[in-house]
Amino acid sequence: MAELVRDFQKQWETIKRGVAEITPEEELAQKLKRAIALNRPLRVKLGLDPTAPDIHLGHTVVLHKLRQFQELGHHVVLILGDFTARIGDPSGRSETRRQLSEEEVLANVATYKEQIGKIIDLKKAEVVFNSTWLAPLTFVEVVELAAKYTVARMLERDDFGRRYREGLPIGIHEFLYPLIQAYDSVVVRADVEIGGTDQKFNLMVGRDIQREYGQEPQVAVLMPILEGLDGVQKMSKSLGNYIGITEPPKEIYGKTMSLPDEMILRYFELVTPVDLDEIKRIKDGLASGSLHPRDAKMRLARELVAMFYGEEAAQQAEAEFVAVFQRGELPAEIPEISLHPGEVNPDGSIWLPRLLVKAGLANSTSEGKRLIKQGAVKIDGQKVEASEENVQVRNGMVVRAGKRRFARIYLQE
RNA sequence: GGAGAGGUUCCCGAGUGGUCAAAGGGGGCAGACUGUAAAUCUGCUGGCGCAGCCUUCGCAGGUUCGAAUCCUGCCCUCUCCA
Repeated sequence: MAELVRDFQKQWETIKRGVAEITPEEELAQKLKRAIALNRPLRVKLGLDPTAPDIHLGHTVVLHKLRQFQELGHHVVLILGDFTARIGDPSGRSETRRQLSEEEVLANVATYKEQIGKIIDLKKAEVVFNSTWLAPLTFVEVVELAAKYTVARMLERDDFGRRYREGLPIGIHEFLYPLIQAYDSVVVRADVEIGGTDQKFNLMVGRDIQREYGQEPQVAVLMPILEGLDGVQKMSKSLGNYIGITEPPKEIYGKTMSLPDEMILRYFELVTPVDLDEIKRIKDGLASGSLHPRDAKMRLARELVAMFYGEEAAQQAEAEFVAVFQRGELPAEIPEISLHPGEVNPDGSIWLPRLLVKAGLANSTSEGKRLIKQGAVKIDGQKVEASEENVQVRNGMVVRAGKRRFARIYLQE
């Protein structure tokens, strides 16, 4: 366990980094001062429901906040919501969420842990499964918990209230979700709970329920929801605007480079370990024009890759990016496609749209034709004109469709 | 249980007998300009060796020379009433 940082200002500044809201802020200040005075770290809770097999950068916002608490010397409690994942938190959803099977959840947990370990120090964290205390609860105990809250207060939550007014279904189990999450806070005696802004209601219920159980209420540290690659909508898998943290380095690097400039500082602040002073320098550089936004973004891309794959991989990803997209060279690794002799014409040529499909560069020959017509296809760097629809296959020739899709073609003997 | 409205291509949404692979918008893809940024402009956006043909408008039948459009049954969603 790292030594508790005794400088209140330092603590405060770090904790406030990037947050959307701290509720109530005065209580956190008090808790911090007390923690420093008594040299007693705060218990900081973060609950994650393993509802998907992998996580993306958006999910790491709260993990970074947890890491910062950890580095300040606090005690972090990571709750893997294996139990709650099965209920499904309805937060921010307009529809009831599907319930997951036990097997699905367990499989997700395994990958979560590995991925989370790249951001926080799991060895110094208390990692617990909430099924440990939730599964054994008796029905009587659940009813007692439920009795501590009212329907009217549940309906204060935006999505519940809206659905209620609009006559949309609300499952009873969905009402249970905030209570269960609150009960987790009681069990781990949380001083602070970290969550996204969409979790605000749940974290506030945690305060009420902790009070009911005679505990000092936790403070809610709410983090913004990270925008995706479009810079507008929240990062999510279903919108396809995400950077998955298990994606290959060059993907992470490239996707980062496609971010709108306005996102650069926000990403630095929310999802990198770069310290505040450094971010300030970048900000000033951008403002004064002494730092090109592109270079700031390249730095960001390096940081992100380094976080998941190390410094060396980051350098490589950058070198490759510069070579391919700034100098127009070929990528270091190009998917290789072997064609059977039967797949080409007797004279060794092939209809180009078909080749594009076989090379995985187009989903259909129709799409292939479109790409050719639009001048998106190059063979060995030579742009293909629409008329050249049959091409001679040469071993090792490189076919390119658009800016970033490549394939190297081989002909089997 | 009763009355009504509706299910259209990735999404929203127009279309109410042929001129419909189906307006418009969004998204996506591609090209130009760049910095794989934004903004802007242009084109494309079911499949098929493609001036043609095939499949698609909830599902299954039917009417018709011809159906996304009309009829019948079924499934699903929504609104109102009980």
